[in-house]
Amino acid sequence: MATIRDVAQRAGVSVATVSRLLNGTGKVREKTAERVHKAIRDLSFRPNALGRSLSTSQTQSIGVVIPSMSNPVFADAVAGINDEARTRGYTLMFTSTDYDRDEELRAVSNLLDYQVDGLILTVADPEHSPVLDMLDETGLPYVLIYNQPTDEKRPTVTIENVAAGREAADALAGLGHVHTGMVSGLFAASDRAKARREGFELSMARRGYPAPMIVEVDYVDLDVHTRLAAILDGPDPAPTGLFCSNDLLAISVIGALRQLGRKVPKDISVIGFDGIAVGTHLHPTLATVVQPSREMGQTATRLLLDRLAGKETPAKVILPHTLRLGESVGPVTKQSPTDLQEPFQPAHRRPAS
Amino acid sequence: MATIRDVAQRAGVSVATVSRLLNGTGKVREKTAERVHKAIRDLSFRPNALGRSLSTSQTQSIGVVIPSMSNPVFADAVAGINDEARTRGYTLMFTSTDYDRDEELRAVSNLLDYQVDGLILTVADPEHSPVLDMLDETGLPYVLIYNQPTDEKRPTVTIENVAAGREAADALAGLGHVHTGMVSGLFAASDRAKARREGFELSMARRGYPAPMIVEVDYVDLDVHTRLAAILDGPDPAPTGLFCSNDLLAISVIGALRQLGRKVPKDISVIGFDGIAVGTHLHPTLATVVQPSREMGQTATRLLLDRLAGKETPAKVILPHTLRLGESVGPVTKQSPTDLQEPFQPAHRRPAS
DNA sequence: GTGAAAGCGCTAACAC
DNA sequence: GTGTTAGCGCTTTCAC
Repeated sequence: MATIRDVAQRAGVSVATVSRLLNGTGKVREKTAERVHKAIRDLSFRPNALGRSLSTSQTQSIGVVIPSMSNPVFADAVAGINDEARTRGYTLMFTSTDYDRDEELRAVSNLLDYQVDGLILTVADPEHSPVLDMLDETGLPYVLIYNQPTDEKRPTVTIENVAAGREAADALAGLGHVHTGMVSGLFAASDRAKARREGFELSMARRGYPAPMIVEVDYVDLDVHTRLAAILDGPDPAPTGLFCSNDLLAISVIGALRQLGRKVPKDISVIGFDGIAVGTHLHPTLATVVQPSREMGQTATRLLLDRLAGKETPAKVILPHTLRLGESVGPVTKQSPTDLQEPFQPAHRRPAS
Repeated sequence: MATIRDVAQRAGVSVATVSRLLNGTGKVREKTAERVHKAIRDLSFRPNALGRSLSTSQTQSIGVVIPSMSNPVFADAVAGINDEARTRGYTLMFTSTDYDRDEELRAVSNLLDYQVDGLILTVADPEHSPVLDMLDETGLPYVLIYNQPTDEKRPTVTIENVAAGREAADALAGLGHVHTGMVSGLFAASDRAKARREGFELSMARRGYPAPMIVEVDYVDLDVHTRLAAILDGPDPAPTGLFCSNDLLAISVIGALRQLGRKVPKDISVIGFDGIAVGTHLHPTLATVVQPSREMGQTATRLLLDRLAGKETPAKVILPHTLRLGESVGPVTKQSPTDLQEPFQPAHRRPAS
């Protein structure tokens, strides 16, 4: 690989001149510029970003840390980040953490070593996050997405999760659902799931309805089927409406319900969260709360890069979410569906409460 | 930020000793090591990867360039790449190109500037690719995924696309479909779509069946509805079986068919390609050819890193694909569905042939 | 306009 | 075992 020194030599100038030309800093005589350009072409020289970064102490790169690539909601956000970063000349360093807190720390540490200029990330728990503490300590600029920390200092692009949860409940209640449930991934791994639950429960409580049953499933486990069978077949009145903390989960839930002989939405309504594209292609189409994921990524990137450029930026941006009523929700047909046929659910498989 | 010099000073040793300790190269007296460790902790020192990379001329990072983040098939591959890279201590630099050839070049050039140790990528056309030419010229190690170049020299992890296309055709033909069609994204942007088409047409030709109708839709356009209406309502016998170059497209197609009053699979069968997870949750479930995307990413990464480590590696790895028959394909019920009701399709909207 | 030279943070001979 | 020192490829004063 040719270096700037080689170019300088071949053009009969000093490295300083080449550098100036390359970066458009300082004036270079037309004649000289031509010679240098020729040398660059002849040697097919490409400036080494490492050398530049070491010298300028900025890398023109930003780190991206998200829980999972396989959830379209994050993939879409990354697409937005990529868009915005690219047009502004920034490169992405990327890691996904699989919802693992230790992995978060490892990933961010690693990106710090690589001297990224800033970070965009979604963490498990922004309230107790070693990662964010570390970042705050370092002073490295970052922007959270999806997370909704109470701390107003932490830069965030998000939606109103509590309100969204409430709206999901309102939608269900509006259709006559009184006994409801929420199916969620591990709350410990998602502050937004917690917030959505809070809103959901709030709305139900305000109506004097029974508290929603909570079904917390492990992302790896995902044995949604067993867990659902248990509550449908349980001693308590079975829910007629189910709120799922995300669309992927909602899709699993609908599949499991089908296997359990329940028809959606006739026997039971299901509403998801995220608004991933495939939802509209399902049959029944998925009712959900739509987050503007791509825009979230774009906005976060814009915020981060503006800040890197020294501009004043808001610490928190709340993007609008929208309720998308799909065919997976409908009016209550029977209030107590416990008398439905139970295809198979031996009593001993019910988990101990 | 503390540097290695600061640490050395505080521990009363030379930078060489600190470096040796950090990298486990060379011996360091127990006593000394302790002092250094303490200094590192006290200063919360983190080695600057830029300095190291500049010195060792390797970055422990690999570049990833794929067409789109929003297609789960690529997202899954990236997940696999991330897995494997992470466990082997490599960091990912990432770009998506939106199927744009110029963008490919820009992206790769950029990653080269950042001195990535190698690249994993999917290009539009591996036969005529300025990017690959550039890479071959540079000598920078890379591995293609999804692409299936004829050139045996270009390292690739892929599946047998022609065979897979043939199998899709066989499946359709086996169900009695004679008049078929293929719906694809731009062939110019996908060598694999071309290969799949080749296999599909081959199988049909071998049977003496009419050549499949080809519907090429632009990824941005995606006006699948109009295009489908045209062929269903056209002068030629309408196809009873449709092969789509990827699952996302198949999902759109099924949606469009539904709007056009066609029932899948009763009136028309649809088979996709990729095997993205949601396919199994659709209703009808999506028939498709499954590619092992995650494994593809993993394998490519393993190959690349093995090569970086100086190991001998195969230039081409063909991973097995599998046919997943879903409910979106079925036997032919009527051979000429042209007499079906046409909900709305004014003649003037038919594109000129 | 242009050049000389001092760094940026680290590794790796090479001495001792 | 440990220290000295010359780079790695670039930018950026400071002279001229």
